[in-house]
Amino acid sequence: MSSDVSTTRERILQSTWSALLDGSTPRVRMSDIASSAGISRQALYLHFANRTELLIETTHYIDRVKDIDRRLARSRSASSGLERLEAYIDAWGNYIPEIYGVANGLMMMSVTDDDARLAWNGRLAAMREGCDAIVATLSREGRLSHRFTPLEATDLLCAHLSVETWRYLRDRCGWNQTRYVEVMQQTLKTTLLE
Amino acid sequence: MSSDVSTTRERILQSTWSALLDGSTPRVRMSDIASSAGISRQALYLHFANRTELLIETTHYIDRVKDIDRRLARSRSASSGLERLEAYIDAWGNYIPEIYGVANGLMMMSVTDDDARLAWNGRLAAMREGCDAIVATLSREGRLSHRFTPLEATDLLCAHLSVETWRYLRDRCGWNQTRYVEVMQQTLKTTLLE
DNA sequence: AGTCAACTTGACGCAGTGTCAAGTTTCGGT
DNA sequence: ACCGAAACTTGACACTGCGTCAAGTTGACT
Repeated sequence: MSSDVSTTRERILQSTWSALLDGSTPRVRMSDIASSAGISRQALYLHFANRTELLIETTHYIDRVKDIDRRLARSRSASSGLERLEAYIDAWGNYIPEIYGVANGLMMMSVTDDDARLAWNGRLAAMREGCDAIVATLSREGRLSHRFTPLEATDLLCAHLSVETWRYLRDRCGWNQTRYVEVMQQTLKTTLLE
Repeated sequence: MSSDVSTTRERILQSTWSALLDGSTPRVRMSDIASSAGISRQALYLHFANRTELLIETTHYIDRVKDIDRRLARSRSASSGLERLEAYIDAWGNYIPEIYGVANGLMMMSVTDDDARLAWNGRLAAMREGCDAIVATLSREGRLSHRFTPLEATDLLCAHLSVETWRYLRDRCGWNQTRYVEVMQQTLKTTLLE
């Protein structure tokens, strides 16, 4: 579109991201985002059809800025299942803090808004794909615990790495990010491996 | 207060519980509850100050009807830490489906409503107390994994048994209740025990 | 008959989303 | 330098759902 690095659209997306990330406001309103982007509330609707679309576009913005693909590449390129698992937990676990605000926003809108639900389901499906590939590799290597089917193992891996679990341990239990990743590494290895 | 088994208050609480439990309505409104209890919306406010109070009272109603204390008693009376853990996972894990609707309602209101937040934190604190007692017993017996501090072990136990994790595995992954409890039993034992 | 509590009906204020209409500013093209 | 379109502003409004208020109605108990 434009080569200008600071188009209004970019500023809106950046403001949305920031507003959702700092937990100072319990519920981020359209007017909050607007004023923090330095425009009127109505101008938001010149760029995004509604709140849901704004949140969805913000997730794409974050993906672009934070280059999630490159981050997950190390997991995909690792040779052994164990290495893939470790790299994935590291990459995804450290990505959650970046997307938490928007993820939370989408999750809450999912209750009433179909578009939000679809978008959030899509994100989860993409994340699950990564988990599935890891479990498949482990299973092929015969390293997967006999306690679960591969499907269940994928479910468990996803549940452990869910945004909800991250929030629980970080927000409610006060864990720091480094320890969260460490413990997930340990726990998932003892849980999933034979 | 009253010996009448079907006071309006009881009917309201029952309706609230049912309405929140069956996931047919994405967001349960005060008017939904009222009509399902066979009264006017305004009459709700003759019995409960607001939505938050109604939800809180509903949790107490469920506790009373489902006799959660008796359910958890087996865990408290078990002699070994392992037995306590198993009994607790069984009792709590099978209690979550009962309270899920109200729990979810309180969690969502917690974003904006302080009373809801306090109430939900209270419920979690009570649940955590049980987890803490189990971890303490395991620790005393020297059976707790050296990988975490007792505090971290309690956090992990709580996170595994959280309503969010239950919802993830049941709703999103389609697990059935029996398998959920089984897997939690296995997973938590391999995770927490030495 | 009188009173009191429980309940109803219908109205209103409030917040937040989304829409509409009428203006103003900015900026590129000629 | 001017025109016109795009971007943006201001101010209004509809809609939903919560919570409040006021004026009735009903029905049981005395």
